[in-house]
Amino acid sequence: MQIENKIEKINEEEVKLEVESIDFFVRMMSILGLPRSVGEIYGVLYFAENPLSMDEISSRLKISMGSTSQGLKTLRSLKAIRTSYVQGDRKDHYIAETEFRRLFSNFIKEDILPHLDSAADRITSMEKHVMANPDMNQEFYTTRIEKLKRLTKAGRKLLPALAGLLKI
Amino acid sequence: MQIENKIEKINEEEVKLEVESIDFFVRMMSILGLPRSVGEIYGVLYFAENPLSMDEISSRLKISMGSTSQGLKTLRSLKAIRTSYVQGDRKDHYIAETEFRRLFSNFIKEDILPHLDSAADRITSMEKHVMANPDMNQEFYTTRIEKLKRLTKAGRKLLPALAGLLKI
DNA sequence: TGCAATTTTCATTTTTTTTTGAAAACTTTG
DNA sequence: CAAAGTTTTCAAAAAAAAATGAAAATTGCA
Repeated sequence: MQIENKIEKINEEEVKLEVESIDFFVRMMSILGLPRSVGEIYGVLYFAENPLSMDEISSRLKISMGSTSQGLKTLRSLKAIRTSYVQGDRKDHYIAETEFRRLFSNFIKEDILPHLDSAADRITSMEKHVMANPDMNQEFYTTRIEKLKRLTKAGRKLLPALAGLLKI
Repeated sequence: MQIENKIEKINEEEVKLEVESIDFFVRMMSILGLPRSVGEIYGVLYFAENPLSMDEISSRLKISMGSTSQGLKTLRSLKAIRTSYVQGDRKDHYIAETEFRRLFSNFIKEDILPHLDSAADRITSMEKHVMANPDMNQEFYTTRIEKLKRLTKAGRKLLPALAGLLKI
């Protein structure tokens, strides 16, 4: 086999692998409620042997620079990627962070816990409404409110611990 | 205070509580990626002292019967609500299931695990692409694929166990 | 410092998701 | 078993989310 053919063959398989990777991460990210483009970008970076610049990513995926920039921003804030300096190129270059444990932990901290905080406020004002009227069926309502408290408390404890259990 | 005024006062607080409840569950369900109407319906049922019929739900929320029917279907499939027979009324009536543990467990089984199954298939075909060409940088690629395997394996174990940890 | 390259922002467009509403399909009971 | 009541379905409309692309901002180098 000629050298050129060999290289062609490698690239062919690498492209197929990249497609699978993109597909994989698009699904995974969509479980977490993240947009398609975020999954696509991470999918490309995950099997990239070298750091990629924004326009390499955007042209491989055929998505706009705007989307790419947004997606990279999201991934950066989750610490799912990091930048890497490439000599002689003034563009930023990106590498996938492959420790899923940290990725999860950041996702929970950033995208889930804030909701639980606002949930706590809501529960407080539910209690006020029940207390404001002693003629209401106190037992029924306080029992239900207690359940919500336990739920959010458990969530707040359990979810951050979850990342720690991920032995990845 | 007159009896009527007393009743009015109770209703006033109950309505406020209901509003908080709806808001609470709309947020919670949206974390799980469920549509607004599903959260609203569950929010109404959670603090309802008596079983409610579909049209009571739909008129309290001012949403269409179509949405209500769809939302109830979703909640039923998650076993987040159950029907209850009400004497002398031919409509179906609904009650909120308040064991969040089971609700979660069903959500994971129904909405998460299927994704992990298809992820496993995808990993299998990634492996084929790498093996198909021994000239690729085997170490790099197999390491990354191993990580994905561990991730999905951990997810498949951890997530169902998660519901068990919820002492609610 | 000034200029070209690169990245970000954001109003607009496109796509996707959710809701509506009316027709179809059930169900109960007189 | 028919007719009224109830629920479901699903095409179309509305709303929400995401992507585009061009202008603005930032950056790094000569």
